[in-house]
Order: sequence, then structure tokens, then C-alpha cells
Amino acid sequence: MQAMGNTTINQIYSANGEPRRVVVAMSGGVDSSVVAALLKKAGHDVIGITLQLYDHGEATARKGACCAGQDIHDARRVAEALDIPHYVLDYEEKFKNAVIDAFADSYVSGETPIPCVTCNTQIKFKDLLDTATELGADYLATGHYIRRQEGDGGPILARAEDADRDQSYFLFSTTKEQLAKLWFPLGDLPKSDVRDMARDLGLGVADKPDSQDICFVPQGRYAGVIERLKPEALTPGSIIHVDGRVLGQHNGIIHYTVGQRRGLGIACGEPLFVIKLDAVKNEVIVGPREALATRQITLRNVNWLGDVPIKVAAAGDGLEIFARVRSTQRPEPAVLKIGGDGALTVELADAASGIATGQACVFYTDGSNQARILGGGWIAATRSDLDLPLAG
RNA sequence: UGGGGCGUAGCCAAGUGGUAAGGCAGCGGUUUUUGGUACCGCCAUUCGGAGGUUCGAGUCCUCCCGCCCCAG
Repeated sequence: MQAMGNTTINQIYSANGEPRRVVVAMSGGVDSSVVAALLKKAGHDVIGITLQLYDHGEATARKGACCAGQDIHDARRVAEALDIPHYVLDYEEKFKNAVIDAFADSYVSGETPIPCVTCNTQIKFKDLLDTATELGADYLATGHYIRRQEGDGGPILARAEDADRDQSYFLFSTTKEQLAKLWFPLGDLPKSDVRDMARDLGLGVADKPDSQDICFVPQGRYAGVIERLKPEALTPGSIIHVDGRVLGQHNGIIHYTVGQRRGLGIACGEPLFVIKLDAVKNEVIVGPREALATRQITLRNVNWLGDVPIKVAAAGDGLEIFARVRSTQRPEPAVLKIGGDGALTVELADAASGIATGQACVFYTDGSNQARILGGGWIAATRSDLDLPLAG
């Protein structure tokens, strides 16, 4: 543990050779607090910034939240203890426009969003990074578990040492330009060590629970958030089996996501899963588990982090990669291809199940814990292994 | 108003004398910086109703109620 801690501090030094000005995005949690402490201890000129992202209402006091209420106080206390300047920036409007509205729009259009990715790339690595730059910072450091390494052609991204904590899935759309000014000191550390460090450093947040769920959604009831923004999203419609039978009614497609089983309220002997959401017809298409199998994925808004242009890398027979279609699953063998029209597709070697549009497909060089991240894209459409319509 | 069949939890369903399987749905939880999946737990003192036989009945008998089929 001690050796690991020293190693990290040494790496922090060796990255620059001399102290630098660093803005640390402090969420009020354990991870970013330890980052601030480590960088301060290493002699850097550390500035803590905490973003206030959403209301002070019902979501504020609950455990597992961040960036509001109690968490801001926690961050401030840590900053005081570390004797570093600390600023709280009101990003509520930016957050609502860039993250919450997009979140609602996504569900209304029949997709399933990942607000954490949007927040990282649209808020933290954009507006906050700009602010950090304005403050004269050389780097913006965060508590994300991912590694930024120096490659031949500039910084590259690699999976975190702690595979269970690896957050590369949520950071796939980090651009090379953003990467140039980002710093992830925890990428080499196991989470348990980070907690130990927090205790050794006497940080009050050492035993704070990990954040989980969507930070701005109270009690996991995301539909309520959407309803407030878009009341029309709760229009009832039909639940239809892939074989054509009308099985029931729903109270708005925003309550469903592809792969979902619970909540359908339909008993038909074998379990039913949501196979597809049709926003135009306002229909929820359900079917057996087999109908969820997919290996063909069409992407949009791909962020490419490879060394050679993607048009070259993915041309012809495509590029053999490892792909991840959800954060909690290991990268699996796949082929990344680019079509004549420039459309990018991923073909999984083994079929995956329950892949919703609006989710992310992230590319890796290999299946190891040291794999480099080659980028990723948003899932625009998938094709069922069965002879069924496109789920998307 | 003759013959036959059926009636078990929200749905489907096993159980033919020994003290109510299972699946689906639902509910709760675990896992998880997205959703979902998965996994774990809970879910009929009671078998359409009323009597009867029996040490003991969802299972046998009688009557009643309700469906379904065939024939009139």
C-alpha cells in the first residue's frame, strides 16, 4: 500500500519534473478528494473546484449523490483540510441544457442515454476544462479510474489498473485535445488503496459510500425527471409481441429500455423482454430472450483515439478490436468496419443481449486490463440475430 | 335442462386419499458512477360453494353455482 502510494506520487512528479498548477475536480467523494490530497502532497499548485450541477432539493441529501448539497460541503471541508483554494461553480444551467435535457430527449426518442458520458465530455472536460485553463492551470485532474499515458503521437488512454473500477466506458468520447490537459492520478491504484489513503490522510470522506445511479435522479425514478420536462412523454401506447400480438398497454415508452424484463406486467408463460422501442408509433415491442441477441451494431458520433486515421484503420476487412457495449462487462472480440458511406459498424464475435440504442460501444486494443482505449461511439442501431426488424 | 368435460394464487398449471410443484407476473434485496440483464428472497392455512365419508380430502360421495363441448 505504502509502496503503491509512493509510486503514484513519483509518477505525478515525473509527469512534469516540476510542480504544476492543477485544477482538481472535487465531487465531494473519496476519489477526487484523494487526488487533491496526493497532488498537494506532491508539491503541486492545487486548486479545488466543485461544480454545483443540480437542485438543492430531494436529490441533495441522499447517499451516493454528488455535485450538490452535502457533497459540496464535503469537498469544501477537504479543501480546507488540505489548505488549498476551493471554488464552487454554479453549472446548473449548463448541466440542465447539456445533460438533463439530452437525457430526456433521448428517452423520448426511444433510446437509452448515458448521462455520465455526456457530463464528462460536455461539462467536466469542456466547460470546467476551459475554466481551469483560464485559471492558468496546466492540467485538470479528476478521480476517474483510467490511465492517461504518453504515446508516440501524444497522450493515449488505457484501462485502469483496477479492472473492477475501470471507468473507460464512461470516458470513451474524451478527445485527444481534451486528453492533452487531463490527468487521472488514480488510474494505477486499486480502489481499496485509495480508501486506505483517504483514511491515512485523515480525510472525512474516507468511508463515504461510492456514488451510483444517475446523480440528478432521486431514488432511481428517472421517469419523474423526464415527466417534469416533457409531460407528453407519458402518452399510453401498445405493447406488442414480435409475432404481432397486442399484449397490453404501456404508460409511455420512456419507462422502458431494450433488454428490460421487469415492469412489463404481462404473464405469458415465458419471460418477455423489451426488444425494441418505436417512438414514432409509440409502441413497445417485446419478445423472447433469443430475440435480444445481436452482433451487428451501427454507430454514430464516433470518437477515435487511434494513431492512424480511422478511415485507414477500419478500412477493408476492418480492424480487429475488443469492444464493450456496457460498463459492467469485459471487452469482447469484435471487428470495427467503415462502410463506403463512412458509416461505422461493430460486429461482435459473440452475440450480446439487451443492447439499447443511445448506449455506448467502446473500442479497446485487446482484452487485457492494460488495453488501450481506441475510442468508441454511440449505438445508433442494432440488428437482431433473428430475422427481426432493426432494434433502433 | 340428454350426454360429456372443466372450475387450484393476478395469468398458466402440476397434483387422483396423507397434509398445495413449477413457470409467468408482482414485491423486496444483492450486483453496478448509465439503462438493462443476472442472481437471491418473498408471494394460496388453501384448492368455485355447501354438506358428507375418512384418523386424514384439492383428490371419494351428494347437492348447488359458473364456464365449455356434443346432441336435441
